[in-house]
Amino acid sequence: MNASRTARDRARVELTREIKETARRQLAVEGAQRLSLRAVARELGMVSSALYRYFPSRDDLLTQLIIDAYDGIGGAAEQAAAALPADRPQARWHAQCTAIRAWARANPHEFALVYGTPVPGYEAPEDTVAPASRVPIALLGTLRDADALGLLAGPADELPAGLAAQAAAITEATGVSLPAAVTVRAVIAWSQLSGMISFELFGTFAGTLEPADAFFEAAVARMSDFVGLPPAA
Amino acid sequence: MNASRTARDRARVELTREIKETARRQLAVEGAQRLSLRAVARELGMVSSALYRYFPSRDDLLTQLIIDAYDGIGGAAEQAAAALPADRPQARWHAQCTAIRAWARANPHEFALVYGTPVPGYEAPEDTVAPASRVPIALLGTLRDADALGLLAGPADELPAGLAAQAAAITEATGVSLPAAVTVRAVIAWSQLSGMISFELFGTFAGTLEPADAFFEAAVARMSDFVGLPPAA
DNA sequence: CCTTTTCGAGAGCACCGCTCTCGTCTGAGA
DNA sequence: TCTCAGACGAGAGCGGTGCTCTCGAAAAGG
Repeated sequence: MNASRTARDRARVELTREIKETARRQLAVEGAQRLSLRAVARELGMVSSALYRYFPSRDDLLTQLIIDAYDGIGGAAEQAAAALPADRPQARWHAQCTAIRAWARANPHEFALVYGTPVPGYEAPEDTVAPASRVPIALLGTLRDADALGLLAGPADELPAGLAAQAAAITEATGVSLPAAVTVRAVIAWSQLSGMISFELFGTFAGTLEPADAFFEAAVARMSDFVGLPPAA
Repeated sequence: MNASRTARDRARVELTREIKETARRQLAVEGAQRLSLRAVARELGMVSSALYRYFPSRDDLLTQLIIDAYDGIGGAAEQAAAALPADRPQARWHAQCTAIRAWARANPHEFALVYGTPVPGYEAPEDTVAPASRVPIALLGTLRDADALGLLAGPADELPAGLAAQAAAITEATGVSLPAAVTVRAVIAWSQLSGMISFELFGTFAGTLEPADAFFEAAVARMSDFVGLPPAA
């Protein structure tokens, strides 16, 4: 029952890993669009058809990279939060947003893979749902911890019934319990964060907000207020 | 000096238009990634090499479609604003945001073309800058008109010098004069809008905020407050 | 009328994802 | 220990892509 019993098994695991790593390197350099199975095979000294013993299609290989990207950016957000105490929620919020942006800037093509235009024929398999949730859960978690400590100024937004129900569904799906109005504002902030990073990475700010550091700092501070966190100590 | 003197000239203009139109139709159906010169040529009953008499490359054809997309979404924002009086800035803001989202939902691939992942080797030519500015200028214009009527509660955000300078540069580039803090908040709202629409179109909300109408309404209202507009009459 | 320019067609190059076949080699059961 | 099914890599090939080059026809302009 060993994880790698025979030589063949070990070789298979090893090669699968190498293929993924080579693909990730090519993705980082060229972008998802130009990621080519043949090029990966060439770099590994094999013929392209041999790759199909390990990944049934290019989309499948891409799915693996998407999962890795979600885990990467989600892990960055989680680590940033864990490095700070729960009673400093504003600092946590700031650290998370900064870590997410830093990860995106360090891995722009991976960011584009998960938050940019989806690949045309591609449909997200079930396996991507959990990794994809890590970032929003991390953000919501910071707010929940702040709320538990009485550090969250809950906004008094009136929500229509439908939206309140959707917020409750999010609470259920994420397991992070928050007032509906806070959940909605948190999702707004999350999409703001993603939009801002997209603008920065995809060149929408070209010629105006470059570098975007000061703008990003300001936006994070505003969003921190927006979701009801207390000002920085 | 007539615009179309000879038969050849007329045919050229006509064919150029037809190629663009066919390409736009394919883009709408298949997405930019799958837009194929050969397929366009096939649909027009010509051979692929003949297209190169009209567009030097696929990227050039794509650039034309990008400009059209910018004009389409920018025009939608402008028309929505023009349909309402300047003394109802909140209604204008709401109408603009709604029009932008509606356009994006009606033309998802075009939206992805301009606000999604950029094409790898692609570099935005100068001709795209002006059309690309129409949306932010329309949004800023609503705030400027409100400000001129004394209807804007200017936020008292403290901005670092560098960011204030960038905001001033935006004012200069767009020709829309606003306090720096408002400009910054407007750009935050703009990126929020784009991020939210991306989430909706690209499937990030799948299974939670679908349909996103109520959420969108709430977000637009929050952003309206955020940029300093008075509540709806 | 004759020359220059423009145009469409066709062949071709290098690439792509993917499929199929065919020897080879491995490893598990008899 | 031997055998045979299954896993494997190589290779050829299919249909597709963007793009280049050449060639003959047609139009425009002198």
